[in-house]
Amino acid sequence: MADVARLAGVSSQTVSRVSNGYAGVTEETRQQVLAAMKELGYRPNSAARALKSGEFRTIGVITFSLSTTGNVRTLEAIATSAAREGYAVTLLPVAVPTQDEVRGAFTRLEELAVDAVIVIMEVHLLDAATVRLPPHVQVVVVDSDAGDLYTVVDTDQAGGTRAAVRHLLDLGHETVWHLGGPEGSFAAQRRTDAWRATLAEAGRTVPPLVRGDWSAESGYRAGLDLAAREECTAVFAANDQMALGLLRALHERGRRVPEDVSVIGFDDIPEAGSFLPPLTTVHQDFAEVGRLCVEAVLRKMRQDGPERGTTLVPTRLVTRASTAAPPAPSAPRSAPAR
Amino acid sequence: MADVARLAGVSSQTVSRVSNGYAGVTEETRQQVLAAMKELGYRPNSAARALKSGEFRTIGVITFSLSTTGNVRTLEAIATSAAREGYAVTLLPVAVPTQDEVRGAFTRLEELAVDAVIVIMEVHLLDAATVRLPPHVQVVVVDSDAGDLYTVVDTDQAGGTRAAVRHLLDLGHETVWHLGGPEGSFAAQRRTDAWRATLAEAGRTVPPLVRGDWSAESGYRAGLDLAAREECTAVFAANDQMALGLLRALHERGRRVPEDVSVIGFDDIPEAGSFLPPLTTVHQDFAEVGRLCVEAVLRKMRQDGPERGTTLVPTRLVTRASTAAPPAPSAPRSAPAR
DNA sequence: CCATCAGATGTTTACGTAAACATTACAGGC
DNA sequence: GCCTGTAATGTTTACGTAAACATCTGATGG
Repeated sequence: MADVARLAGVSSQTVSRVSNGYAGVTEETRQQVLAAMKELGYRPNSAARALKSGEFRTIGVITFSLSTTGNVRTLEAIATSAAREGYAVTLLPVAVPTQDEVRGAFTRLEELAVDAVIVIMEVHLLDAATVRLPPHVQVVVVDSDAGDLYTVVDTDQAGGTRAAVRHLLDLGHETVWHLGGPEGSFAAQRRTDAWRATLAEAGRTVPPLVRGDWSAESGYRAGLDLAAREECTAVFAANDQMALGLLRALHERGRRVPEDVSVIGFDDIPEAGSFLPPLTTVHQDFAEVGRLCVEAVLRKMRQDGPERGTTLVPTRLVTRASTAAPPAPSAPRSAPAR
Repeated sequence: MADVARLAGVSSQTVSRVSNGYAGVTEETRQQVLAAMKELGYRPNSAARALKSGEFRTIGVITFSLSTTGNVRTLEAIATSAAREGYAVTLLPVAVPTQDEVRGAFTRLEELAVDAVIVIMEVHLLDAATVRLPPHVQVVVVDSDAGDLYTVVDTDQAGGTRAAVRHLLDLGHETVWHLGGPEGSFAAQRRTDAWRATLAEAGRTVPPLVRGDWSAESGYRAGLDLAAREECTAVFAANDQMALGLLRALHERGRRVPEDVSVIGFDDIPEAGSFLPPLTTVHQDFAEVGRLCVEAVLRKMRQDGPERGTTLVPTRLVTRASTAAPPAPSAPRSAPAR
């Protein structure tokens, strides 16, 4: 900066003013400074800026693995929204989802140059007590029910589940089986709870819960079980990958979808429309989730907007070929199929 | 820091020494300083550190969308490897893959606090001439043939393609059709080239190229065409998503896989083993790619290691149920099926 | 008993920037 | 023509850290 000032024949402060687009600088001077900057290849030093201003203009994102569609798409939207606001995004991966690891990420974070943090993770791993965040670092959490502790943004998973289960009931199915996610997952828990509640509401029997671990492979294994049950005519899978495995298992066991069994997924991954058959599923708007996260975290930084609370992004049922009325024998009971 | 020093009754320099694990500090003093740090909740200011040291300990990653498995998995590996080396990763998403956008990302980058950059992108979008990177910022590129300009790390796509095509020929297929990726894509180009070369080498006719855009939907559309061609008994799809769409199209048109048509994919996405039928595909070790990227970029920063050149990560053919010998009518011609 | 030396700790300084304050120049009013 | 006020520009300073250098302490050997 001093060099630029010297070359342009001005003070370094004037260079600073030009660099920051400050008003009171003559056009002539401005041009001279810009020319000098260009000639010397001047670039503002962000470390010095951060030191002076106390702001890094960076948002940290802590996430456990980028293996799920949702996390990735959310991350992408966060990065895009943040960029639009002039913020950079720093990634803090947590290799294995143990509390130790998470704590490690937060420890690294403590030394990190971020103004705010967005956590894309089941909050129960986040053991608030042991985490000491730098003061003034704001946190927004995705995928959690910790709305009373943090600001939370999430998709309306209960609503999506309800729509999925109702769709199957409305088609005339006696009840709906559920291929749930892994035990520890909060998202899985919520979908399972909503499934139970919707069935209970409609006065249907609740079949035993079958669990997978989100992977297609686990869906396949669970599917082999489900295929063996004659009475199972409709399955709500907690995500599309497991639904894929389920479709394979049903096919291998000779049960046709949707003629014999209806299958519905969750997430609407890009491939869902190309499954055999194309999968009816619940679409989640992760782009919107990411956008809202950034919005929320920036608002918190500016000290306006609520400290905590949950924002839900609506989900949408996407109807494809994998769902239909149940086979004739077990015809509609109370709710007409129409 | 000054506060800590005061509380501990030492100089700020001693605090700095403790903070950085410097040797010549009495255990007693060290404990006092640590106690003071804890009491005051001291955290080193990374901006000041960066200003002093000239290093940000951050690697920037520029990528066009996180929509492909490969990019995401590579990114994840980069983040993990970087964390292990004490580096943070800053994400620079490029919304649409135009040169303007890419240039924009680099412009943002110029002001960004990074010591090095890894570009996960087709390099032809990267128009080296218009990009002025901060001096001393090292670049490593993934997915490109720019080994003469940059340090490049990539999977051995040609080798993987060769293995895939040879596998089909060895099964007895007359020739192999190719469902290629989009025109602009370098990865697609390489796979297509290797497909042609392998067929030519084996003295087979090269069927007309069919193109998709990586999506399952485009694979489906292309598949409807291919399904109509009796003579097509083996298809090599440039990625697993397109292969998925292809499987659906073949199924709908009543052509059985693998009895009538063999299908092979590329990437080995986690779901590939749960397709109908499970997909034979080429596995790519993206974790290794990410690891090597970080290694390469750090080596470049330390000024040892080559300035440019390409490192290839081996690929591996994963044989599943979607490939088999061709149907009887068009029996093996020159290469015996064994 | 003192010179020497090494290890521990303190002091000064600079990294690049921008806020706060100081100065200069010039236009307009009297 | 001088005073006042304002716009443009310059000067000083501090942000938090760590390298370089300075100082102090106590132990060792002659």
